[in-house]
Amino acid sequence: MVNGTAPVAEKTRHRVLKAIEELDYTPNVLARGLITKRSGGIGVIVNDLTSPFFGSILDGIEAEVEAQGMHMIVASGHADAKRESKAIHFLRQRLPDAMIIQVDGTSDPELLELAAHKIPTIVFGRHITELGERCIYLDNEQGGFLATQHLIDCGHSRIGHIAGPLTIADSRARLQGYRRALEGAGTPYNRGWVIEADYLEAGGYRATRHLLERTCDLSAIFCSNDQMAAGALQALREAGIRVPEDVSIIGYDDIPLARYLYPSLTTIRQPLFEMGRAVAEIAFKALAGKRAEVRHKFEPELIERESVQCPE
Amino acid sequence: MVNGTAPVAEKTRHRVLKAIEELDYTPNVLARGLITKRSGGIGVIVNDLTSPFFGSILDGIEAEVEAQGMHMIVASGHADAKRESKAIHFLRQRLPDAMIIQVDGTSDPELLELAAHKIPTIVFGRHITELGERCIYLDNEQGGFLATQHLIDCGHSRIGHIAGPLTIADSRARLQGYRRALEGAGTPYNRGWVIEADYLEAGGYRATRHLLERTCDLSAIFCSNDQMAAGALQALREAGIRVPEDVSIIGYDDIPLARYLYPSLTTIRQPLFEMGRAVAEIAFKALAGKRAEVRHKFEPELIERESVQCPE
DNA sequence: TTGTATGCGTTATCAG
DNA sequence: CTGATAACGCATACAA
Repeated sequence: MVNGTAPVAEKTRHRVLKAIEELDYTPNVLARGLITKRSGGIGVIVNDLTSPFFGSILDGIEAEVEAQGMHMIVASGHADAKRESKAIHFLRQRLPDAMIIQVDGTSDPELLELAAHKIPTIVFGRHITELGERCIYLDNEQGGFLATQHLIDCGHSRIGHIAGPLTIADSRARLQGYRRALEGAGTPYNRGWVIEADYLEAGGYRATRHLLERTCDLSAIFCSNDQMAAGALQALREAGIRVPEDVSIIGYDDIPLARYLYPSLTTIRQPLFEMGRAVAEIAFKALAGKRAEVRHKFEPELIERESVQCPE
Repeated sequence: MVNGTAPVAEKTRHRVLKAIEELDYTPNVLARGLITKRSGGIGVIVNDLTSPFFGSILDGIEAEVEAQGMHMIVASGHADAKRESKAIHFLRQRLPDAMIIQVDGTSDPELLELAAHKIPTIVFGRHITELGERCIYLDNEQGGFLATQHLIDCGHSRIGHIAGPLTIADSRARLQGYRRALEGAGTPYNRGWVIEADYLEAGGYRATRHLLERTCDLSAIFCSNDQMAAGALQALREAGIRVPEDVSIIGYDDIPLARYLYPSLTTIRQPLFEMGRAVAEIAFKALAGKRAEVRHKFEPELIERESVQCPE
């Protein structure tokens, strides 16, 4: 009756409502969930809660979830298979109405199996054909290509790349896009121009210093995210190398701070917030047994600022 | 028996374990929670999941929680009384083993009432005397003082302040520290030197422009967080004002990106990660009925980098 | 040592 | 339209 299941007479209705008020009674979610197999929350798992990258995504998801009067419970998986698995099971046990999961250590088949259960499961940041509309992702290969091609269009040819951890699919895709652009321009892939780092500022800083030791003829560097680009900027500054006069830098993500770096960072924008909203919308529609009318594949976009210019 | 409650014969033990394996049986947390009033999770609520500030805190909490083999479920309250209350109740309903809450819209008495229930509740970022050891906080007034005093020690006297939203206690405390330092130096408080913003980069940028329109004789600005300082740096740069030669800037928080700004940001460090760890430790000890041997009041610390120098 | 009954707080079902 | 009762999946206490 509290949930409008049964039709009630006005009189009894009032009596009950009054009693509820007096005892400030709160329905026990656990007991209720035992029957309905529902908890009224959306489970969300992402690699890490700290970075501005996932921050924007969570923001988008939260906006939509809150608009629906629901809540999200989030956990982090740290791109590690074991931790992801624990986090996923922890969340599943709480019977969320739907799950949104962004992981890197978990394989496609495992994800497929998860999605096969009753709880609607949406995958963020991966394209799994069998999942159809239940995933949302961005073309990172194209993003890497876009970034590198922009440098090429500006007249650069000796272009380095600071990659993210190559255990992460996004990192590999961006690297792949970098190679495609380079090869399209007739520049063979040069191993010495590429270095792997960790998506953190300090990592980008160290990687840049290593790159500088290895070779000093680079005229541009494509960093696989903005945080590493911030580190690169700093390393170049300390080395007395001017950006963008001597070396151009391009980042990836367009985090809020990107435009406040010096020089302001040219970068590849991913519509993280919008993607967060969209994935939540898919979840809610799936919950209602409907298909969501949203985009599933998003396109990266070049944001031109001041850290790139023609060589010389 | 699964939880080691009863002594069992080896034989049956094996039989059960095998069955568990075969049916890949997972205990139903809800049914179990119905009895034990426990869920194996730590509920965490913070203002917002996006900012690097709360990111560091969550990182610290997570480190400790994970070390204990538990999980955390986090929700955000956005410094808004209504949203905070909803988030808190949402989490409480799930019967977390303990709760860590950082809020701004909720009053001390309300918090006290929450803490009076069975679920151990620890308050982050506020000093509530009645809660005793159940809270952990930092002296923001002292931090504001430290920042301003550093500028004064460098020889500045015309010092502006970009405050955070004054609805937030931390913002008010930092402003208070600013006033104390100024008055200690014999400089009367000047309303025109202070402006309220929103803790975001863009807000700091706009605030700085307003400040510049109002008066052009400021030789230093104390920003209530690093993100606003980043905006200030950009606004000054665009106005052709050199930092630190013409105007000194000091921030607050020491977010990871602070040292990668240009010029690298002098700021007030708060041991956010350590505080996160500590608050989680208090929670676990409270769970075990013990007191935690940790610090409850943390001290802000000046981090000198390049954005401050003597005037002239 | 093992099996069995009872209760946790709901929702759902089925007579009344 | 109402009231009583079973069932959800587990822990606990007690009897076998």
